[in-house]
Amino acid sequence: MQYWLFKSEPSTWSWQQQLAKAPECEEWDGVRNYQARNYMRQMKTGDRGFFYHSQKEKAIVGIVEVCVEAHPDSTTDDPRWECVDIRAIQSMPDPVTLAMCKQDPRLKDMVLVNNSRLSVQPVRPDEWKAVCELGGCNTGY
DNA sequence: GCCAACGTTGGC
DNA sequence: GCCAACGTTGGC
Repeated sequence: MQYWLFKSEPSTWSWQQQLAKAPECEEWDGVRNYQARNYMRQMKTGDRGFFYHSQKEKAIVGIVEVCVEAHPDSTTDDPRWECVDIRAIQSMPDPVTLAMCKQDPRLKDMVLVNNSRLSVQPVRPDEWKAVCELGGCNTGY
């Protein structure tokens, strides 16, 4: 199983909206970046991901699960763009802020810390564990 | 609100 | 195929 990170502007699509949909799946659509798309193509059903709020909050606020693997993005006719479907699993008891990630030596290689613009990112198992610990979430891995 | 980083576009 | 110009994103 692989771990990922999904980034969203809360004003566009928030964790609260994702959570309200659970346990239903929701398309993670609108991605128009090749790198992010390629990561989504690698995703398998059951993979886990962090849900990150960019802009004002800058924090990992929840955990999601991939429930439908890559398929055409319904928000465009352009065949280049694909997306996966994800569902909310649980909220982070204590949201893990970007500042906390930057401060933790275990997370110094995290993509979020080094390339904040990539909207879909891989997360290493050790990074996943460290973030879960920071977030007070022991069932996330 | 500013600016740095990054990706994309288009002229050559 | 290179690179300058431009647009977008997101942290500060």
